[in-house]
Amino acid sequence: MSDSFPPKRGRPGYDQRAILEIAVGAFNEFGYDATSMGVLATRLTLSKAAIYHHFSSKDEVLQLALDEALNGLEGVLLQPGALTGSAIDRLAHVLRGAVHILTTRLPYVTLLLRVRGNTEVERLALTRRRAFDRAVTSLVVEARDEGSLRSDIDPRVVTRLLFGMVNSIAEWYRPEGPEDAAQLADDVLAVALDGLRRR
Amino acid sequence: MSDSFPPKRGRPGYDQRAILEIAVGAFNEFGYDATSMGVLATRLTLSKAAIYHHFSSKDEVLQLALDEALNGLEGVLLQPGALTGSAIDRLAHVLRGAVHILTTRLPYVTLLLRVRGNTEVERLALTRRRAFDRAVTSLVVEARDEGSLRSDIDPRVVTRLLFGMVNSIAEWYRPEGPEDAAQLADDVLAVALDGLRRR
DNA sequence: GTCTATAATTAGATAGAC
DNA sequence: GTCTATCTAATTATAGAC
Repeated sequence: MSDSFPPKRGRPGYDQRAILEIAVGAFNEFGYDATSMGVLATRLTLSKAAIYHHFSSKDEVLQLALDEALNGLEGVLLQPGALTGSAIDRLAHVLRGAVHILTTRLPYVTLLLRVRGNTEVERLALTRRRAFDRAVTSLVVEARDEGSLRSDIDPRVVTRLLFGMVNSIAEWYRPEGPEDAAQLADDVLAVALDGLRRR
Repeated sequence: MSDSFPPKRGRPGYDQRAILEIAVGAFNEFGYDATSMGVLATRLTLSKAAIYHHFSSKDEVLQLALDEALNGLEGVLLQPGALTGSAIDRLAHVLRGAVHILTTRLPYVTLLLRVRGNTEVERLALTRRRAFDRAVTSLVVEARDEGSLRSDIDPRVVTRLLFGMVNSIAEWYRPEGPEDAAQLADDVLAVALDGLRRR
């Protein structure tokens, strides 16, 4: 930390990361398209031009935000728990990991889940997201083949319903709230694997 | 049908309903905010001004579309199957009904699920949607109290995970596709009530 | 029911000073 | 790192003719 202060001359100011965080918050509140660089500047108590000092375009702000979410999800697939053991255990690990990324990088994943593919940046993000989905579908197929999962429902439908549950967490989970993230992951797995009916 | 032809003078043209359908399709493809009246006019092979003959504003187009979805969902709560019988049966009826509305009014419900509350029209729609959610939460609580559902998971979390599964159907269900809508409702109930694990 | 033309506003982005 | 001022293009919406 020999030269940690030189950039601290004059006004404090923002770095790229700090702007990204506030921008993603606004994108999630109003929607990416409905969030103009003008209101973004107002939120930052900054001029529009100052934002362009940190990002080359509105598109690039979105790009970096989506990377944050996708890198996290793809990372889960590379963890040891996702690579070794029975298929049902690997599937459970990935679902828990997805819930973990969702809750720890909530604004970024929320943004990712709302992307529709309007621009090249959005289409690339959708491609990476679909690849993640396919990896999980493979795990569902494996778990069914090893006899761990029921075989009367199409694996793609199963995967989609699983992600439906997991991804919907982004709509209502709040870090300050009563729900513990690990408990939430347990609940998702309990409902998904054993169902809601009392036995 | 004594006077069904007088409006058919001159060019065929659109009525409000036909424009609404195409508009909702565009809103879902690009997002409401990203869909300008200009591209809407292009889709309709119509001028922008012609659209304003049928709707007073872009906002009103959204309003009518959201009503279509909300009226359908609220209607499910009024059906006999939602009002009589055990709580678990009423809950199952409402979930099936929600899947039915989702699949039969797919574009309208899809649009509803993406509304964020930017305008007064959107906020009113969110209020009605939350009221529907609360009604289902009540059914979950009743079903738990009558001993039909497990009691170790918070009813609000249960409701949200249920809606997570149901609503996610809008992301991938296509009427032309292989999935039958009634079969799909069965699958949702099977996963939700009995779980995925093989017994 | 639709058109062309246009008003009024706002969008994303840049220039150049400090 | 931030500012004011400004550009160009696109936006929602309207006026008035056919």
